[in-house]
Amino acid sequence: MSALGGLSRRERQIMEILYQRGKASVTEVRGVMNNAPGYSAVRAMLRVLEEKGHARHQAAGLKYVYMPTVAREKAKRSAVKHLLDTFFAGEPDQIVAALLDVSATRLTREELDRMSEMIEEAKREGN
Amino acid sequence: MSALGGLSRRERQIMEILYQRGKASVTEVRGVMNNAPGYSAVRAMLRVLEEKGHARHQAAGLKYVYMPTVAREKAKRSAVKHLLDTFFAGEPDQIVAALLDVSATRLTREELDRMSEMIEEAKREGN
DNA sequence: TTCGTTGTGCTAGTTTTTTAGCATGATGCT
DNA sequence: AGCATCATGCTAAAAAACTAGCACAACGAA
Repeated sequence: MSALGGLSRRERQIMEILYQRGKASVTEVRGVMNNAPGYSAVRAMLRVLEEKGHARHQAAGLKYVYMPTVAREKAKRSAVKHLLDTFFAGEPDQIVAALLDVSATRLTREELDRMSEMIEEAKREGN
Repeated sequence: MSALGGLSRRERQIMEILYQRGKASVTEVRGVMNNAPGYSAVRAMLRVLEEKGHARHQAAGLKYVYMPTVAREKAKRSAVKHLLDTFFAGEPDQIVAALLDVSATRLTREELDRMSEMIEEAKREGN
């Protein structure tokens, strides 16, 4: 199961914010939430996430700054794997199709080139 | 927010199973769950998902078969978009890297070729 | 110093989720 | 027919998630 799979709705929402931003204070987390609950609520959930081992905090001056315990790199892979299993079983190439479709306007020529490059590289390796 | 973003832990777990299999009976859903609760629990959640409009059922003989209301294609896109925003903001090509990395052993030459082709196509279009 | 702000520690309450259990109807077997 | 089995409808309750509020400490400005 994805690392975030065992979490509640709010907990997952918060973890995603932490991954998005790398690290964030309670106020920042709260600020990003569209349907933000009270300050105390966010704090409580951060505390729970810490108990569960998904997040940790460090004092930054007076306030606390929270961040994921699992490195982004690792979380990325889990997430991709999970996505693959859930929606793209048997057609891994379809994920590329969806990706191109979704972010068509955002993709620069350089990014596309890098993608090509990576795939060519995979071809050479896999041979 | 991702379509599955507003759901509870169990609800999301079940929706993912429905997307994985296209459709499934209560027993099937329950069978796939690693940490499965009682039969009644699964039924109740399926009912809630139906109330929320995420799933629907149709009678198959005596039993019910459940399926997502939102088409897989659409859900795919949402999921990819969400993944992109959460872990890969600013580096869409990195999702390809993660994809290749995660499913290295599973990828056939044909799949890689299709990926290349799609990207080349995008280059021509975007030009 | 005194006051207003910001942030944490704790504690308790409400609301949702998650679960089990019983009664009922259909099916298939003996 | 009589019985065991499987699946549903309903109801109610245990557990988890979610939320608010108060008290206290640190800080900066008047």
